[in-house]
Amino acid sequence: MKYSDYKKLLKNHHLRITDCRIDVLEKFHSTDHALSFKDLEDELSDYDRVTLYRTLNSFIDQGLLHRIPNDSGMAAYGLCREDCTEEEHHHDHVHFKCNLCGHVECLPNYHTPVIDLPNYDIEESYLILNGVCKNCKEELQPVS
Amino acid sequence: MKYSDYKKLLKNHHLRITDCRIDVLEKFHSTDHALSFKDLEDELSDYDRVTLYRTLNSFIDQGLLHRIPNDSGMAAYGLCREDCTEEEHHHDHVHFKCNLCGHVECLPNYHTPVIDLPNYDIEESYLILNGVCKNCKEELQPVS
DNA sequence: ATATTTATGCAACTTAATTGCATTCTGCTT
DNA sequence: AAGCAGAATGCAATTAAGTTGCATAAATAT
Repeated sequence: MKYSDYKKLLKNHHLRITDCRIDVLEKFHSTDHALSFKDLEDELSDYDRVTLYRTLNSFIDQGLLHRIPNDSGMAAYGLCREDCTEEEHHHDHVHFKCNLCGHVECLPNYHTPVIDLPNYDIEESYLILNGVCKNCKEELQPVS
Repeated sequence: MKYSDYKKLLKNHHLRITDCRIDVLEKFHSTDHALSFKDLEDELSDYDRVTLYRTLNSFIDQGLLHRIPNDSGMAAYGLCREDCTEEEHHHDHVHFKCNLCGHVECLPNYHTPVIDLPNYDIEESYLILNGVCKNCKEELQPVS
């Protein structure tokens, strides 16, 4: 994706165009896994930590990102698909966290199961898988 | 459950019998939902925060409790069933968090789905449902 | 009964995240 | 293009969750 596309994306989500937002968007679009706050802080150290936090939060508020909770307590952030509605954000796809490299991936082809709990209202559901990802498995047992 | 039962429980899990551990066990056994650290701190303020943290951690290490991650980042802790193995702790039941009262419940009758991801090893899975619990629903729309 | 091991309490520290405020920048109007 | 209002940024300080080190106290083993 190019600069003008990021600008459009921000405009579509009612966000002002700033250097930080462009750079953060760029990071998310040029990786195949979710990013933690620390990932961003390390790679975009020109910006103040507070600015990065606020950028992430405004992106979440405007539906550009979704927060992925995990067992370690340090959240990851993943891109929302363009066509994904408010409900889908949370009732939607499965996440995988690798216990070796720590990367969190969205699995858009796998959906959280629909569970019917009598007398309860279910608004969101999160399914998080932990284990060893493809890349780390290959490193452990290289294919000749 | 009575005092001597808690003592047995601790002994079975290779934990020394102390006042704090008995009191924490008692709290967990006299409620139907999972407890957060804050719940314990509020109700057992005689003990130092650090002691409570260490108590929770030793209980987890010995398989008395399991940690339940959630979207807010503040973990809850739930009792493990007596017969539950190491693997089951994580590949096991579903959790529900009420968005109104904040209580986290274990749903031992609902299990996380088994998902097969080609080229990945899945070691644990967490399924967390969020919504409105039975009690809160009744308060909103009282049954006459 | 005493020695050994473990748990507790306190203080200090680490890390993640938020808040207030002055300054700077963006997008809009003219 | 200049000016304005509202929003974003950077900095300092603060909150909150959780951990570590160490001296003292308590629990188990001998």
